[in-house]
Amino acid sequence: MQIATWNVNSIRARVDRVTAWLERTGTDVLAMQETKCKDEQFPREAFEALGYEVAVHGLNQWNGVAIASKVGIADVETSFTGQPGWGEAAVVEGRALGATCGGVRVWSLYVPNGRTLADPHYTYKLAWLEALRANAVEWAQQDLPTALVGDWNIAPLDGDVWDMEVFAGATHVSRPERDAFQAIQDAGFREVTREFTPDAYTYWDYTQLRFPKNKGMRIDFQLGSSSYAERVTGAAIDRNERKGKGASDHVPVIVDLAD
DNA sequence: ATGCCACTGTTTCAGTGA
Repeated sequence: MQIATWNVNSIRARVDRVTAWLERTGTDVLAMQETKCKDEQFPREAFEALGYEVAVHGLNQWNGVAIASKVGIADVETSFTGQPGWGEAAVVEGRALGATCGGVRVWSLYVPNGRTLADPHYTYKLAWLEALRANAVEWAQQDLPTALVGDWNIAPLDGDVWDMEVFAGATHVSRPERDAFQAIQDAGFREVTREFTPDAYTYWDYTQLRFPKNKGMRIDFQLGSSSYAERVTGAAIDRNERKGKGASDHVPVIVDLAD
C-alpha cells in the first residue's frame, strides 16, 4: 500500500494535476493540505471518477485538509482532542482530518505557519503542536497503525533549509518548534521518510528562482506509530511535481507500506 | 536539466503563505 501527503495549495487550481498524478502513480491514500475551499467547493467528482472516496474539511479559503482513498475511508474526525483555535473567537481551523483507510489511521495535518517569532500565530503554532503531542501519546498506545502526515511547517535539521543564515530569527527553524517536532517522536512516532530520501527538499518558494536554484525546505513529513513505521519499505519525494506551469510549491511525499 | 510568486474573495487590492 502506498500512502502520500501533499500540500496542494488550492485543490480547485490543482485538481487536474493532482488527479493525473494519482492516476499515474496508483497511490492508495493521499492526504492533502491547503485545499483552500469549503467542503461543498471540493471537486470530489474528479477523485471519485478514479475510484477514490474522499473526506474533506475546509471552512473557508484558508487552510483546508482532505484525504482521498481507494482502500476505504471510515471513522472521519475533523479535529483532534483539544485542538486550539485561532483568533479572538478561537475558531478551530481546517487543519486536521483523521480517517481510517485500509486499516491505517491517517491524519492529514496542516500545522500553523507561525508567521514570525513575535506573532500570536507562533504561540498558536506551539500550542497546536503540544495538543497534537498529547493526542499522539494516546494514539501510540493503540494497536491501529497510525500516520501523522502533512505540512509540518518545521525544518527539523539545519540541512532542511538551503541557508540557515537566511532563517536566523525566523520561524520553522526555532528551538521550540524543533523541540515540538521531536516531542511527537518521543511520544511514540518516528519520521519514516528521511532515511530513504536524505538531502531532499519538499518545498520551494515561488519567488526568486528558488526551485531552479534548489533553494528549498524540507517541511513535509510522515510520522508513524511503531506498527506503521515497521511496515515501511520505502519512501520517495516526487520532485518532478514542482516543475512546470501550475505546480504547487510543495511536492508529494510518498511511503510504501508492506501489506 | 528549470525558468524569475500564486492562490483566495471582499477583487482591481489585501490577506496569506514560509
